[in-house]
Amino acid sequence: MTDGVDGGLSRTAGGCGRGVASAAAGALGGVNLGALRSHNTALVLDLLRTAGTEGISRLELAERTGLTPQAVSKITARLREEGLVAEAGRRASTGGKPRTVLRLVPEAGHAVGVHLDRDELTAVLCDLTGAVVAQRGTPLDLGAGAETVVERAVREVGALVAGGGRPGALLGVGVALPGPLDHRRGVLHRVTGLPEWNGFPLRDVLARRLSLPVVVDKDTNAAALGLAVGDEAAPFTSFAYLHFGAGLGGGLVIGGAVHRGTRTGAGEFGHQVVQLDGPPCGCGNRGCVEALCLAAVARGEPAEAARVLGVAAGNLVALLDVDLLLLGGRTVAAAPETFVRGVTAVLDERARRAGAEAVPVRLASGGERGVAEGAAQLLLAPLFGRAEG
Amino acid sequence: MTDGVDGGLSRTAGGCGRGVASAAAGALGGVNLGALRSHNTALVLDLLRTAGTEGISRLELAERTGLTPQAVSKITARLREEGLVAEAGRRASTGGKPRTVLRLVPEAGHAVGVHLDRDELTAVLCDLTGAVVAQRGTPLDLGAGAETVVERAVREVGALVAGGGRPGALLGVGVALPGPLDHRRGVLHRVTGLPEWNGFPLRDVLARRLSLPVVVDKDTNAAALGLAVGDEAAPFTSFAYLHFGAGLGGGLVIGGAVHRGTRTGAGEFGHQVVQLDGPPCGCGNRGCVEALCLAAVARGEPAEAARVLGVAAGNLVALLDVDLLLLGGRTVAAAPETFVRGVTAVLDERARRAGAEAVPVRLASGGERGVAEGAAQLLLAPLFGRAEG
DNA sequence: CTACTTTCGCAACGCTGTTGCCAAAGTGCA
DNA sequence: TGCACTTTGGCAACAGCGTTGCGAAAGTAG
Repeated sequence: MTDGVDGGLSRTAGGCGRGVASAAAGALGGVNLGALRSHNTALVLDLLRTAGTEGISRLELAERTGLTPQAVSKITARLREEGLVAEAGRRASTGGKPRTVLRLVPEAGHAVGVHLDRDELTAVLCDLTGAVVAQRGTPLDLGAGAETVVERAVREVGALVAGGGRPGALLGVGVALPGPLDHRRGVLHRVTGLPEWNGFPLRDVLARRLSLPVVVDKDTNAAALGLAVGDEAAPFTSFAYLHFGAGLGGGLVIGGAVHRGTRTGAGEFGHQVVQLDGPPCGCGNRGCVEALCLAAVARGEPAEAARVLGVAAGNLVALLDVDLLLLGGRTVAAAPETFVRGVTAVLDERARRAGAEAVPVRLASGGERGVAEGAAQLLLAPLFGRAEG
Repeated sequence: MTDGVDGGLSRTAGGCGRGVASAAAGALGGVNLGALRSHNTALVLDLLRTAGTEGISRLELAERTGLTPQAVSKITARLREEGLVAEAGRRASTGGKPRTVLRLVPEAGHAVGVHLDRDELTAVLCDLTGAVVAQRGTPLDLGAGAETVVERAVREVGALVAGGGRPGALLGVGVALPGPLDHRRGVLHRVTGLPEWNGFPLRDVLARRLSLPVVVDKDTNAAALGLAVGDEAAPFTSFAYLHFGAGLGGGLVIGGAVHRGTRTGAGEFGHQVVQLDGPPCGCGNRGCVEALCLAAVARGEPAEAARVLGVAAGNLVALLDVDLLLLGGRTVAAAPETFVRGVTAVLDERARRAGAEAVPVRLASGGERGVAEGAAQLLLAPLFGRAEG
């Protein structure tokens, strides 16, 4: 019952395994002392992570968390004992004893992130800070059947982990892939165009094969999580990530946490209808943004695609009142300025009419590796109190 | 510093006044023992509120919260001492000592809700359970100038409160009104069409005049909060409320809490663009749902209005993955079946194509008083741990 | 009447963050 | 060089939270 014996990492990892003593059991909401400790510890770890190599002092931690300095001292003392935190020099004095700088020990834990895309597999090994310490990639046909794909994934993850005798704990494996799925149970629905995946319990199968905790999520959600945890969206905590590659999708981050909705369906952006009775889309609807934007790109009119994307993005911003819009994906990367400017123009115009300030639009620099990194964050983020939306 | 001395209600009311000891001070996130107690107390109160007159036993409370029975006993003992909770009979025995049923004491506290609409003012006095115990209404011209409107509101609230010598504490006044505003600071932006309200610090002015805590929010948010707290949305905790009256607006509830966004702008549904380069709307955009739906209604084609509404609602459901759609407002009330069926049809079709289950569509029975009741909940809800989204 | 089940409070406990106090480690000035 | 002052941060005692062990209370079943 007590959770003090097992060393460090597993304690606050509420996302995958057993989680904290009793409070995390379901959405009950009752908070006991164990949960309180986990929460405050996660908060401190998150600030340490955000501080990066620069580090942060105990007193700053106290100010930022609202806890007393003494409470922070106790928490950091525990973390130092567990090897998650180390002292890293001291700041310049301001007339008294200089502050001791603390920093997260990156090697204290690792997580694997796997991106199963339609035509390739990317796997990364990340340390506690989210930095990639090893990477592998291989072509893959997601339609080649579950057994083949699982086999390949197991092999890649194995090779990645075997690479070096790392001291820290291996927290688990995060897997990101397209198509509707249930991230809570880790079961796939019908991955678009690949009916053989329907109902496949990917999480449990992989967890058994790897003997590691596994978390499964949509690719766009993973990408959004990666951006939320990184400093890409700073200083904002609510934003939308729009991914325009072979298709058009989105991920929502609200209050620093990914909003997945009840059925992991949230962020379904590509099939937002912006033209009543418009041209038919592959999904069966008419006038979807994805269809319109793809058509415009195919016609060689990226500016028009950007304008349409801007209209749909404007709808999203108006509906959710987020702070920021991040754009990414291959198609955007092909003409980044066109898309950022085009979307910005629509949003600016709309904000101007409403008498409000426009929401900034930025390019998500993540690149192709971003989804895999975000997948690793599915295991890392819970340590820092960024579990669910 | 200790918060044990002041009796009961003010302690957990984190939404308006000073809030709990230290944890509520900003979005710091550090949780101390006082905050933990408040949280668990609020949780218990919420379950008691939900149980209504039927009541709930200590052991059920323990099961539902995840706390131990003994912890629940301590919490309820405090609440009974403070007069918020009372014993109310006992259940049938299941072979041993029968469970004692507890219930919330409705008269232990009250809150006023004021709905400032464009042409009328509705004010209600609600008890702890949210039930209306007194009501007043008067015609009002929201464009008659700030001083006049404030004066009228003060008089109405005064008359409502003076009505009876109620024993319980008066928690404060919630005010709901249209147009963009900042609910955190209680300052209005430009209420649509009424520029003289621009920048008016309604919350502080009213709080000073009434010597009561005041909370200000958008009318649609208040309505959504009222629905979230009532049993209208049960058993779902994430839903969208679409209000189609003189205009078209929305309120979002995610995980039981109202999602307001960073600038209280979330839920802006009327000006979602669903027809690229469609007919111009008063807001300056083209092809807004509101414009299209209003035009259809004006043409005497409510079914077409329902279809368009359904398309926009489908976008919302796809984007947020909520559990439920609630429809309300005068225009809907004029042809309820047409709208519920029309919207349902669009959602069903879309869900069928996606191979998912359709989100249910219901009529929000709130009626015209719903917004005022929701406004009162702006003060009541924080007691039950339903503060922010 | 006895045995059993179930509810629920009392008392002791472990753990949390908090408070009071003091040592440590600097700066600034005489 | 030495002293006063400022600031950091640990030690110890403390109050308050939920938890555990146990027993009284209040029913049912035979």
